[in-house]
Amino acid sequence: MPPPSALPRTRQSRADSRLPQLLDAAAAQFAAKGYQAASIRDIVQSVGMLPGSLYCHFANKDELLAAVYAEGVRRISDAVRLALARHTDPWDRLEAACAAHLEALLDRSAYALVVTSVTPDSVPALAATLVSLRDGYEALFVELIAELPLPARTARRTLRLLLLGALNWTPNWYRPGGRRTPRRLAREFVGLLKAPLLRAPLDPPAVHASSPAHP
Amino acid sequence: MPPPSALPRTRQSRADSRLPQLLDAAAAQFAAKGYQAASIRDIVQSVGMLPGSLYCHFANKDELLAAVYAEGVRRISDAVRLALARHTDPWDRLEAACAAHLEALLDRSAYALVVTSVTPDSVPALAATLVSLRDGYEALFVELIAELPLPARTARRTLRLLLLGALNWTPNWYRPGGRRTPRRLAREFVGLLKAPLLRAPLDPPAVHASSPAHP
DNA sequence: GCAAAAGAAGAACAAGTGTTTGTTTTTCGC
DNA sequence: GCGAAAAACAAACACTTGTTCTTCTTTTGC
Repeated sequence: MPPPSALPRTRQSRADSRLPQLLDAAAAQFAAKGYQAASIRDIVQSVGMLPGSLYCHFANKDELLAAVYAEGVRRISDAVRLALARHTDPWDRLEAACAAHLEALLDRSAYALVVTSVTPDSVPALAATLVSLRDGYEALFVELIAELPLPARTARRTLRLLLLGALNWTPNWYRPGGRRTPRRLAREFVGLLKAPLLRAPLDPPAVHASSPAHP
Repeated sequence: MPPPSALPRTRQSRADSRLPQLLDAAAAQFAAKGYQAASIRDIVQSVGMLPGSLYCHFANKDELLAAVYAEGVRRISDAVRLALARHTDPWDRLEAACAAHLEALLDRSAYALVVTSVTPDSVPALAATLVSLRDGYEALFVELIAELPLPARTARRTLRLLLLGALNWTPNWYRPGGRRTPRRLAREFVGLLKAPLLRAPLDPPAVHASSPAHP
């Protein structure tokens, strides 16, 4: 690849740098085995490097995780923001954000999975950094929920924790390839929150609660 | 401690067996550091044993985790079932179950935390066993949600996944000692699900949605 | 082209890992 | 008490871990 004309300061030069591949491999291993169980040898081997070479790019394993985690947060944020731009209705925006969040998580993007599966306090030296990164992202949902036209005195903070918890837990049970796509799942989750589950007393009288369990 | 009269077959004899303490220590370490990072030496040391002695009780580290995990599921199940016995209304029962679940999880019972923090597929050899244990417990919630008088065609399975996900995620953000007790949190979570968040068109007309974000 | 710097190789280190094996101590049923 | 079985000790094993150090190779700015 011939150098493009005159670039006085080619930031991020050294074109063939294997750093991106290295990050990819680390993300994959961290997501698959967890931070502690993913060994540096496993990571570098899948890029054809030797263990020691990793330390040209990162001071230690923790810094590698920090880089992957930050990139993960960046990717989810970008995906969500992109999806958000297409909607104006507050509920639609929330649903779009959830869908983007779930797609990043469930289509097995290793980076995104690292963010939800590596719990910060399992790496004490990085805990503060990771939590701060995650909080930065979740601030997006604070805004989204603030915009919702909710009944007065609704616990918006609790609503956010409920929803984000449900979303972040999905990798524990979701199996791809079924009819339940991330997008559909987001619609169902948000739907369950907007819709009144409790039958209003005025609604169809229906069978009384003391009937057999499956009316 | 003198042996009680005549016991032809003292099951679980050898009174001072340190096996319970060993399980406690393992639960504590697994919950604190995760399965992979918790070393056998750390575990046995906190009971004053030597590494090799662990293998009198368990064939290997995996079996130790299996035992802790099973005990964890048993404890949560018992707590929830106990709480359930005091209520008859379906929504009250669901809320009581959530409260018991959260109390087991957030009052830092190491056993319970192991169940939610050790993800089964991080221990391939045990994955099937652990998932089956967890499913057995979650069947309880299947029943609870089946009993709810919900609008027709409500996605009960999704509702369960939403709620359990939110509950199991709480250890990631909850910090004890605040005004938000597990019990109160359970009430808020369930409350958000029963109550209609979306303003019914017949309700107080209120400001239109296109008004400034914070009406 | 050249000096300097960055990237990677190669080999090793010290510490920690789960586990095994043989022996000794403790406990229990009789 | 006695013999058997369980529990624990003590010491090692083979291996993996994150990391370092030195040397070579490649790239870059001038």
